[in-house]
Amino acid sequence: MNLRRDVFQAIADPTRRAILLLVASQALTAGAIAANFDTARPTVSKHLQILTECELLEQKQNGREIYYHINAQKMKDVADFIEPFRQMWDDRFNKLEAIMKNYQSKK
Amino acid sequence: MNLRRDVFQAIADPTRRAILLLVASQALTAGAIAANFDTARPTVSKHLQILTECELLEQKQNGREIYYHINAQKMKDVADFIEPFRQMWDDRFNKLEAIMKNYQSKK
DNA sequence: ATTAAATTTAAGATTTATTTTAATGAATGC
DNA sequence: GCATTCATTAAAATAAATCTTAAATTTAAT
Repeated sequence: MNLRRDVFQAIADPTRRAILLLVASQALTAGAIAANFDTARPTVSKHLQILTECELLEQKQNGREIYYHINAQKMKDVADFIEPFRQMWDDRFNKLEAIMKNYQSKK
Repeated sequence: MNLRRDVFQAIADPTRRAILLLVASQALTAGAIAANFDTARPTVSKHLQILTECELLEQKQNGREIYYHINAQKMKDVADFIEPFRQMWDDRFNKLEAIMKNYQSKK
């Protein structure tokens, strides 16, 4: 069995995306995270493992609890991929870019 | 069999990401796209179908050829998802946001 | 009309992912 | 120590995704 385990594979699953949004604002224990879903705990545990393996989450053990907190930095892999496309749709972004360029040339 | 077929599922596959980047700059026929990969043509055809179903690509028939062109707009689904995370890592983006706010209040 | 070219559709095999129940491990509290 | 709590790992079933060969479809060219 040849597993993928990259960021794109990780965010392909809707439950995992929900976990990421949940943990974005504050680190949570596995139990607290699992409480938000209907699936069995080992299922959530597996999702957490996948998210940790691709470095979107980081574990921090505290006694018998394990807190999961986000590593937003890693999301840059996705941002980098969509970047070339962004310029094809996001006017606001392009405007910001133009202003930024102007700003930098003046300072 | 309950297939997913959303943008996140679509970009989870490395071949499909390569196809998107390839077609980003110019529309290409199925054959021209397939020429870039080692896999059999029906395989590429299937990937194109998946990308079309989730609206990342659009088909335009021209005689017996089918041109595939990008619908960058749809990539916004992904952009929207990573947005909350972006603010946790992208200093440049935050700076641009600040400047933009300032710019708007002056005009 | 035939043949050739560009692509897709079908069918089926293989590989990967996901989920569940049951079992295991490790820290806490009485 | 012993039971309880928080969480993971193992094993196995189910579901989904991917890839290939062969057949079909549609348009173009001779």
